[in-house]
Amino acid sequence: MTEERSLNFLEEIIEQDLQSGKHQQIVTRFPPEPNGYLHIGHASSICLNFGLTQRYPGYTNLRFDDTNPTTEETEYVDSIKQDVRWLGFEWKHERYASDYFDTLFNYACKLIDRGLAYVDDLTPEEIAAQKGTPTQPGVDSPYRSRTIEENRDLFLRMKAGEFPDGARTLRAKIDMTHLNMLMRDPILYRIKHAHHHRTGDKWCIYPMYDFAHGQSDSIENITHSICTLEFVPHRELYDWLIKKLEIYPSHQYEFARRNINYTVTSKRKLLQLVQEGHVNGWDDPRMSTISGLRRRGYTPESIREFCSRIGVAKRENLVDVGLLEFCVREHLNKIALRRMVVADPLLITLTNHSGEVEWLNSENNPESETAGNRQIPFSNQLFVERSDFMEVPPKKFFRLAPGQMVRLKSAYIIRCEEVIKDDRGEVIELKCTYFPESKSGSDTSGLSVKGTLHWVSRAQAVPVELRLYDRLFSVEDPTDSEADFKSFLNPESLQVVKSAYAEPALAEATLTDRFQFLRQGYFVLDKDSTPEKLVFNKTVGLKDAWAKEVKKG
RNA sequence: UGACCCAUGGUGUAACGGUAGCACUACAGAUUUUGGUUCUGUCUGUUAAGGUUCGAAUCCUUAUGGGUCAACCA
Repeated sequence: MTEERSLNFLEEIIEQDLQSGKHQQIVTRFPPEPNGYLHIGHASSICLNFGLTQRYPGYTNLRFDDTNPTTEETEYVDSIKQDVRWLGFEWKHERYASDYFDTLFNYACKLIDRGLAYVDDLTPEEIAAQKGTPTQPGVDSPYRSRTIEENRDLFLRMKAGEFPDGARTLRAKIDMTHLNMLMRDPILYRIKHAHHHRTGDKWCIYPMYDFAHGQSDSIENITHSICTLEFVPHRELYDWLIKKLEIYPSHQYEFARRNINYTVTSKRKLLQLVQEGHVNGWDDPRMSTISGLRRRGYTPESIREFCSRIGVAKRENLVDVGLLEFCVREHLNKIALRRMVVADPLLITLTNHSGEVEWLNSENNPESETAGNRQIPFSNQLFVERSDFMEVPPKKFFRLAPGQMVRLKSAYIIRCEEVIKDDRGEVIELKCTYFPESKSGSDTSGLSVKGTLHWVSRAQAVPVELRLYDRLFSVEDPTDSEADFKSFLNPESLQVVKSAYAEPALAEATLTDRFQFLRQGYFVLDKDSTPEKLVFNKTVGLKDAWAKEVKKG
């Protein structure tokens, strides 16, 4: 049962805390802001936070950081919950920072009473101007020395709605010359007369991230508050507030967010792609969102495996999307039902076949003995893949060519006897003969062929739509240059095959089935399917050694 | 001209002062009724310079490189 995998730096910290008796159990939280859909980067954080409390005693909360009513919506709350569950995790408590607005307000009053916070009348521009720069100290606001009574009165009136948006803020009184910009009297509360998705119109002042996140952690007795590296400078303020408020001392730990090449993982950028119509919604199968990956056919198992393999550390990184693809292939290879679909059909007529339909047996999955078999029809007119024929084949082309033999998967060996072309010289049909004694499973022909092709019987073929995807961006890191990341969108990221031919068994496909279309890739039924027209999304292609060979020349 | 974080093959991640390992990728081969899978093998790495030590990827110093910080966003 014991894993051999070595500990990451957070597991090391936790094991020390447990051994030293600092904690008997650990409490973590996954804290999304409900202003967008979760993406693969969040999956990493989810697996980390929930994985830690599966491994060690304790539990994980789901907490929505909903302190900015102008960007947050219930739609996002619902999608986030669905995605976390789909990934296979269940939270102990569902919480919202907005649950704590009353407590937070009281905390703010406490700081005022202790002379540690003040109401400032400066405009955003003025505050920015007196804040200084990373290399220059800031200067005190003229309102910094208001009396406690005055601050209290003003803050209450802010809450009462007496002032318009942006008129005043509540700021912590720390040090305007601090080397850490975040310690230069950070804003704690701002006025926003906005409707909140949970508290409605009860509040017109809302706490800032720094005055909500750490306090919420503390209220929930979070022992290990795990976030990404860009919050490192916030830790000093996180600790300062907890100390001055004398509340439960949660601790913040930071790890490097995972970046993946040929995509973007930024809610802001993903939102742009959706709003500007570069993709068809948050769950477009090309998106790096959890919902997009789900629709694309990725499994929760494969995403969890990916997160486990890329690990947790503190250095900048750009993970190869090839690893994600490896993980999904690895899983799908074990569970996907094998089916035959011809995307670009070339007609084959067997000149020595009667035309009577014969039902042949084929395994659903050679990797799984329990997957069983299915029947596929065989007759004298078949479709094979156009790319599996070449009139003038190169060396080592183990497929169809004039005079050349191949096996049809789970069926018979055939030989190409004649090539039929239309007026334009386009190949439209192959006349072939088959060897009746070469039937799969009872082959007495003595023939041996190097290539095996997928095929479908023309008469029973079911027309289906195939959606083939390529990477959304044509460069590894679309955010790396000055240029707009959208200028690197791959124009060929979606290719639709309107009418491919599928074997009849596929007519019964359901949304939860996973398929491997032989020699092509893994596919999943799309929600756009209708009884008349099935639509399949390509999850990922099979490795293609021949394509590599061709490329080499 | 500041503070903070970081630095191991192409990529990701281990080695906790004692043989630089694992995975992905790439390449070569075997098997194969999927040019898939599986199996075998090969290539490639400690940013640099000093110091401490019998011994340094690991500890110290400096340099170099990358990242973060000046939203009433989170």
